[in-house]
Amino acid sequence: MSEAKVSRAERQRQTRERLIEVAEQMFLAVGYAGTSLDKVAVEAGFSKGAVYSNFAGKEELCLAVLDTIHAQKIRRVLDLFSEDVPIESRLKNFLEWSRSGLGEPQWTALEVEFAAVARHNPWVASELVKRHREVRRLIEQLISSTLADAGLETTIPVEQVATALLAMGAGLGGLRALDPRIDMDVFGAVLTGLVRPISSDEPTSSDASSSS
Amino acid sequence: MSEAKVSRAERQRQTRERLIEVAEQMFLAVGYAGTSLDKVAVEAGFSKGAVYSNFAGKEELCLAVLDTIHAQKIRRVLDLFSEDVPIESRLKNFLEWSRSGLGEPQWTALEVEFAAVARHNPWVASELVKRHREVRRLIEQLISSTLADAGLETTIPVEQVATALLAMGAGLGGLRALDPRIDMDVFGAVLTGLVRPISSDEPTSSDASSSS
DNA sequence: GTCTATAAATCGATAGAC
DNA sequence: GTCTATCGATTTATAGAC
Repeated sequence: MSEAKVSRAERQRQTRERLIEVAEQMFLAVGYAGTSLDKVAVEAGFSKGAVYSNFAGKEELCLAVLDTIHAQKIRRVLDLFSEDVPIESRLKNFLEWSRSGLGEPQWTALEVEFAAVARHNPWVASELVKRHREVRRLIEQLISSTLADAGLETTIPVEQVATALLAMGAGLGGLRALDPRIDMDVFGAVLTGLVRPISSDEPTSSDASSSS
Repeated sequence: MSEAKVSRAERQRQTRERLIEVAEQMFLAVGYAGTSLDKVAVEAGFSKGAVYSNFAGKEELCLAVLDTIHAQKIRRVLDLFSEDVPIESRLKNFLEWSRSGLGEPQWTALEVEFAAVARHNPWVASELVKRHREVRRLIEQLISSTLADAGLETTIPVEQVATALLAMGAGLGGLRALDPRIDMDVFGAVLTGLVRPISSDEPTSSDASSSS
């Protein structure tokens, strides 16, 4: 009985999942404009009608694809900053992962290409903005808490560091999509360069204007 | 006689220039995919045939548009770092300009969208890479020479600073194309955060491994 | 909910007249 | 070199059968 009952809602959930899965591969491989809904449907073993039964259109499908990717990335980042990991290793592991897994060129390229498309659809644009702000806040929290635990501080406000990392991640990925020789270590180098040990002489009340 | 003679090559040069001019407006306004060659031609006062008489196709037209924009940007930057400007003001003026004029969202959005398109055309991709490398080298030279003159140095290799600024400029512009509330001061803040006064005690021969 | 068939529109690119 | 006319190919989206 249980196997027969899942044939109702579960069946469609699988269809939707399969479509997203195939769409993700194609969007990443040939970009947003280069992907047609018909090919996605056929490759997934369905027809175009199935796509329109599960998504309002191409933009909503891509939005769903990006959501699954975002969920994966966020899960990975949260793992890297998990309490199971020694405090000293968290930042190091994250930077190592950022070299390859974070700013995958294909993903970043899709992200920015779709952002360009979304400019003409206010609803999609607002959805993207919502997601970007959430991600930025997450980065912000992870940075500030991790640095504090490690006895470090940023040389500029942490909000700006978060924005900088987000922008640089997108930019580096976009550049590398064209030029494989891009130095991805820049991401970690900049973050490292914006960090310093907490100086205990700064907040000591008296002298505030020492250098320059 | 002089006015009649320019009717040969000069006439076509004006056509080409006018097409680029209109194409630039449209590409920036509605993006690469959203711009049709027919509309460009009509808006410029010609027909589509004129476009194909002057450009090999849509991609070459966009490449020409990007080249004129790049030329403008580079000219502006060189002015900002000109010898006519006091050394202390150069970086400050550049950072002020970077807040608005450097990473215009429309331009950046076009740049990244076209980069996504160029992934499928090896020749266009190589042309873009060529341009990016030139720009990166220019940034690199300007930073290193300007900082040296001002008694400053970067906390990470200047090559990485140049790559970071290029990537962050693209990323920030792309983000702002969607979200106008993006803090563009981040660009200057990061650059400032990666700079420090030249420390005369570092290169003093003896101790090389002090911290961590 | 999925499929088939088709509508409807667009656009890049080309050929030939002038 | 520019214009007119058109090809050809694609794609999004919809309507109706099952």
